[in-house]
Amino acid sequence: MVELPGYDPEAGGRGDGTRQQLIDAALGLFAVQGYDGVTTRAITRAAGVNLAAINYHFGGKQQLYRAVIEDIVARIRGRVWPAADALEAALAAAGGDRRAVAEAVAGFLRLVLFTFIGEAARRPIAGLVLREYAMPSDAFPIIYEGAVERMHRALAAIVAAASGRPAEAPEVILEAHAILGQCLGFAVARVVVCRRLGWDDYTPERTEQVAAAVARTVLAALDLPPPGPARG
Amino acid sequence: MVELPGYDPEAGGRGDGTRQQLIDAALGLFAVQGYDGVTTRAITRAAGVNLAAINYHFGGKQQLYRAVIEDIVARIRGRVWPAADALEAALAAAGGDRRAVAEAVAGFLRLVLFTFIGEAARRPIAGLVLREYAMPSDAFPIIYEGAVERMHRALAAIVAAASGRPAEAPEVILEAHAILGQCLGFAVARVVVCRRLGWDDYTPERTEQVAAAVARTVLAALDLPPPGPARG
DNA sequence: TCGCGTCGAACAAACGTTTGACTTAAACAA
DNA sequence: TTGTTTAAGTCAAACGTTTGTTCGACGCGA
Repeated sequence: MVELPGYDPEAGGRGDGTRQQLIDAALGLFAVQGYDGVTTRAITRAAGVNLAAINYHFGGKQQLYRAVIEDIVARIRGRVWPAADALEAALAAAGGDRRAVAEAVAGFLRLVLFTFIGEAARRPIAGLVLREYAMPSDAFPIIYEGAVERMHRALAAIVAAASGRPAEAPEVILEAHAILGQCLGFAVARVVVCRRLGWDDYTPERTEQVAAAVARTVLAALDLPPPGPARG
Repeated sequence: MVELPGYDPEAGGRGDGTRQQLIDAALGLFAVQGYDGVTTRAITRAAGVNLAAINYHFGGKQQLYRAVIEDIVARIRGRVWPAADALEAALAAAGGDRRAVAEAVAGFLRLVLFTFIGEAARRPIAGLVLREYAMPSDAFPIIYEGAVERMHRALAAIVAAASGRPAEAPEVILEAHAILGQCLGFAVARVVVCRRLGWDDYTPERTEQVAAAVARTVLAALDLPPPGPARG
C-alpha cells in the first residue's frame, strides 16, 4: 500500500504510482467523509505521498475529485454496460416466456445489488455515487451519462417487457426507478438495515439474503414467476 | 430538550427568536451542503443574527447540528407515529379483507412519500436524514429511535399482514425495507428521476404520479388488489 | 443596579495551495 | 565507460485565507 519512496512501483513514469495511490486513497476517504470532510493532508497521508503531490498531479483537490469520479465511472461502466446489454438481449430472446424473463431480471438485480453493497472493496463506489445524488457537483453528468442512465434504461426495459407497455412511458420509467430504489435503499440505508436485523455489517451471505428479498419483491411486483428453488 | 410546552417562542426571552432562526437556517443549509460544507458565518448570515450567537445559544456548531436533528425528529415523529399507529390499527381491523389492507397501505405510502419529497419546505428534513444514513454522526440514534424504527416496524406489519408471516422474521424485515427503499429512492435520487423524465423538480402533481407508481409496485408485490379508480 | 442578549473584533488552528531546493532516471557527447 | 544535461517527481517549509470559537464592550428591560 504505502510504497517505498524513490522507486517506481510500476513500469512507465515514476509518478504513475503516486497518481493512482492518490485516486485510491481519495476514493475511500471521499466516500466515507464527503468532499468537504476530507483534507488534502488526510489524502496524502493515506496515500503515503507528499502533500504537494495533489497539486502536482491533478492541479488541486477539486480536479483530484473529478479524477476519482472518472475512475469509478470507468469501473462501473465495465460492469454495468455489458450486463445491461446482455439483459436486453435476453429479454428480446425470451419473447413471451415469462420464466425466462424472470430469470434474466433476477440475475441483473443480483449484479446491481452486489455492485452496490456486495464486496466491501466496492462500497466506496456506491458511497460516492449516492453522495453525488444528494449533492450533485459538476461531475454528476459524468456519472449519469457514464453509468446511471444505462442502468436505468435497462430497468425500464424490464418493466416494459413484463407489462407490455412502452419503455419510454413516464409511468414505466417511474416504476423502473421504484425497482432501482429497492436496491438503492439497501445501499443508502445500510445502517438502518443492519440495526434492524442486529447485523454489524453486510457479508456475502447476508447480501444473498438481501438479493433474494429484492428478487421476491420485484418479480411479484412485475407479475413474473418467482425464482424456483433450482434452475429450470 | 427543544421542547416548548409552557413557553411561547416569541413572547418569552429576547433570544428565543434567534435560537429558532438559527435552527431553521441551519436546517436548510446542512441539508443542502452537508455539515462540513456549511460555515458558521453562512448560518448566522442566513439567520440574520450575529456570528457569536451560535456559541452563545448552543455552545458550538456541533451542538447546533444536534439541536437541528432533535428539531426535525420531533416534527417527523408528530407526523409518522400517528400514521403508523393508525395503519396498524387499520391492518388489525381489516382482518382478511385484502382490499381494506390495500387501501391502508396505499394511504401510508402516500404519507411517507409526501413526507420525503412532497412539499419543498419539508425536503430539507429528508436531506438531513439521508445524510445521517450515509454518514452517521452521534445524532443518528436520535433519528433512528425517534422516527425511522417506528416507520420500519409499520412497514414490516404491512408485509406481515399481506403475507401471513411474522413481522419479526428477517425476510419480512428485508422485504419491508425493500418497500421503504422505493420511497427512499425517489428522495435520494431526485436528480436522476427528474433528468430521466425531463422534470426540473418535483411538483405536487408529479409527486402524485410518483405515489401512484409506488402504490402500483408495492401492492402488486404484496399481491394486494390494485387501487381502484375511485374510492370503494 | 443587575443579567441577558447582541455586536464587532480578534483569536489560534486548520485549510488548500505555492515555492524552491533536492533526487532520480534517462539521454547525449566524449 | 565517464561526465553533463535535462526533465519529471518528491519533499519540507511556508504562503495567504478561512475556519470555529472567544473576548470585551454595549444596549436594554427588570
